[in-house]
Amino acid sequence: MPKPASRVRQDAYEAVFGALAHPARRRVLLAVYFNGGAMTAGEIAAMFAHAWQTTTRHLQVLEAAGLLTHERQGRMRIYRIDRKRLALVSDWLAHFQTPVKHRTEGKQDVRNKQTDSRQGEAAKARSA
Amino acid sequence: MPKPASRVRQDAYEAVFGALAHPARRRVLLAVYFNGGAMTAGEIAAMFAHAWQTTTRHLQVLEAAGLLTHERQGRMRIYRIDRKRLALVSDWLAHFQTPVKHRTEGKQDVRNKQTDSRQGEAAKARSA
DNA sequence: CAAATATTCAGCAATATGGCTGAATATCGT
DNA sequence: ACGATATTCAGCCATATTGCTGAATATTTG
Repeated sequence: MPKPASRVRQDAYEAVFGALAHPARRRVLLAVYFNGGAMTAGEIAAMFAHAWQTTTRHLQVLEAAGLLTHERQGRMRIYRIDRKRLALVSDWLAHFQTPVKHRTEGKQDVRNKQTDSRQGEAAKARSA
Repeated sequence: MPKPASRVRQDAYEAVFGALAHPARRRVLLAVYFNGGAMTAGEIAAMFAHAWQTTTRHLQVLEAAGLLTHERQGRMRIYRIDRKRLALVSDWLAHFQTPVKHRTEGKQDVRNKQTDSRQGEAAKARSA
């Protein structure tokens, strides 16, 4: 049984959001992008104060997330950004564009809804 | 000296991206949003298999990131989503819309650029 | 007020993350 | 082949994260 597509998707979100959670990695993506989409590992590492072995690892995280790809070019490695992958983030964000009757100010609604659907499952879920 | 606005911004990105890095937290945001923008802590906790104290903490992370706010309503707490905060993410993503002459296929360019700007600063930055 | 309900606070343990240093690997120039 | 260059691999350690359990707090209800 091949792993279901939904699972893959799930992991992809995981990887992408996880990768974006670190400032150094966000910076790498921006830098690579503004450098025309590609930079060598050395150029990238040079942007940071930390040991570049550390950058190497960040690059691996970004690559594992599919946000970067690399390719050797002689003795150096060129990292290239894959903008398509960032679309996963916009896709996720797009959910919040879905129109939903937004009762953000209708505090009572929540209160009432709560009062009768509340602890049925909650308690069960908890005590399990 | 009040903390500079840029710093705040910086931390905000940190917090928001960090908060979105966990699947449970992304799920909370979606659930709250589709529930009309507000849910009680109990309703939210009921969605998860883990102990709800764990959810409590996730909620705190989301709130610290400014993605949720809460308010008491008797003995329960209503969590409300703040969609504006998600805009930080779109803002960040928007950078990748900036037109840049993208030589993603122009491998040679990178190679050459590399050859003469590369290790000057890189070496310095490293050996420091 | 006591019991029940709703939810957080505190502290623990396991795991994950990120930075460091010291090899190791691969390619280039001579 | 040798030394320099470019970069990753491995392993260590400190800190952060996440899940758990047990206690504490606030509010409602009888």
